Amino acid sequence: MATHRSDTPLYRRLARQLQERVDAGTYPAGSRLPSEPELSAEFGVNRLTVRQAVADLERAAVLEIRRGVGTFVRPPAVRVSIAVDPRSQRFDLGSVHRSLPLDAEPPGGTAGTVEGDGEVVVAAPPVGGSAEDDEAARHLGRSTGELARVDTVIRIGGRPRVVNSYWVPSGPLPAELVRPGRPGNMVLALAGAAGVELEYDWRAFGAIGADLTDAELLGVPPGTPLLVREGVSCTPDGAPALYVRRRIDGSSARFVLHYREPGAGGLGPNRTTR
Amino acid sequence: MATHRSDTPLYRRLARQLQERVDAGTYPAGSRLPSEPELSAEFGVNRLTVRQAVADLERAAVLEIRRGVGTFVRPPAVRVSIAVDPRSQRFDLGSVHRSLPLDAEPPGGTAGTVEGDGEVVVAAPPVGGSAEDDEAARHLGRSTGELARVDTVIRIGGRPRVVNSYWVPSGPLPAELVRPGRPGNMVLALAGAAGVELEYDWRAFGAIGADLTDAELLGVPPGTPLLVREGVSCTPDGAPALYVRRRIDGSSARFVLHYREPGAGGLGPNRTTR
DNA sequence: AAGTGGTCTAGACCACCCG
DNA sequence: GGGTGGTCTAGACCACTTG
Repeated sequence: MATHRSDTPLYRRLARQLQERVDAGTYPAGSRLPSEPELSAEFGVNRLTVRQAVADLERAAVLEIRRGVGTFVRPPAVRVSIAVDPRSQRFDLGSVHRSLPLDAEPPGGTAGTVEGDGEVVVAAPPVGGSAEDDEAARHLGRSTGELARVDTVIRIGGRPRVVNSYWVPSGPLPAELVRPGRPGNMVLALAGAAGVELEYDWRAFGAIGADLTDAELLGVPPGTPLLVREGVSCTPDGAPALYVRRRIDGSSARFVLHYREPGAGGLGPNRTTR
Repeated sequence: MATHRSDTPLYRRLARQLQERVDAGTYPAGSRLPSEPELSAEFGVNRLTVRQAVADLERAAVLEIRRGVGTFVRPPAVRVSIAVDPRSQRFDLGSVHRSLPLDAEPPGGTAGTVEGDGEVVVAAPPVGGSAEDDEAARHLGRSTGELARVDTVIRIGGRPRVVNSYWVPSGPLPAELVRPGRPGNMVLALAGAAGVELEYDWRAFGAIGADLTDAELLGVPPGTPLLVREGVSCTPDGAPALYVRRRIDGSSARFVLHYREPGAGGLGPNRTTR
């Protein structure tokens, strides 16, 4: 038995002990934990119990598990600054490409943008049936039969980090635009194809666990916390023209909005935190 | 055997099959799935394998597990509209109380605000040592010794939904202000105590799994996706005066920001989606 | 080849919720 | 009491990474 009796599960008490060791610096940031069999022996519990504790701490972004290598204390996460116009409140994830989250992974001197970065089309699935499609239809004030949909993935630093789904009203899109593999900014492309300018109507933020398909596209385990950012853009006369739903790998970065002019005081956000 | 061979794990294939049944309406929203032993028998796999598949779908907010009762298909989640001034971009979670997330739980006719809703102090831990404290110090441009900290919880609809940590510079806070159990809006209280007005400097959004303490405060399993909203507020002359870090239960609601004046066109966000 | 984490099984006991 | 999910164990085999 790890410690004494209590009504809280063994694996949770174990998780707390491991967390304490991380907080206390017994397991410093970046260091490797003892292997599962070792922890299993030290605490006198089954390896599966160890795994359950470690899995919780991994989902809480405290630990990082590297298969075949070991389990490590996660170093603080990076923040990604996003330029925001204080008046229009405009910001776009496209600007992230420039302030890349250095993933501590690039082996060579690939300090900047990695080959293969950017947004690419992954599919243009038929609209109808799914709950997501129904919702998009409601947001745009159309029936699902009037909508077209495009799904894309944005790669940053060589890894997929954002999954996007776009719904637009009024019929099919140009085949070239939705060809899987086509690169380029989809919002600009859609606005261009429609020949209109787009304004924000509303935006929503949320957090959700990755579903099976998003998990696969992002290369993360299902249930990984994702930042969801969705909303509707309209034409200047107020007609809804685009519904976007982005799912952003939460482990990779934090997105920062600045409300004051640069240099107006304040310090700006730091670059570290878990 | 669930299906045929393949290199993808059995529990993941099982999860996909269950997901398909949900999508197809074989398991409609709100309905109960077969029990774990039943699924175990139907697919010819161990109960633990079933549990692994179900756990993934639960973290993806597809299923909801009720101990001693059963596993259910999650109905679509609600959105919580938050009033936003398009110019100042000010919004506060306090306004959430009015647009209540109907949790399908209130048994009586408790349609509106629930008794016990609101923000209450849970602790005023000493500052120093933790990585969070170090980060707060960096954001405020002080040393940890100069900071005070207060943690609060906001209950909405009778359940804790938001955990807040506030750091302020310049010494200890009034004991009455940080007494555990004290109710009331903490931002207002802090600004009042300091006798200053606060403006936004920057705000960051992210998603992260609940750590052990947040999980306990929110009454959710560790790893539950949380929306993190953090940032610094300054006095009008630009001096950093407050660092806030909020963790919002992602399963409960989506937070919506409106960028256009009401009635200027558009439809506004709908109230459903997963 | 050796060590790491990942998957899967079998079986047991428990805590919870309901009728 | 009977069914549900929650925890824990023991043991086995596999896939991945590294030297």
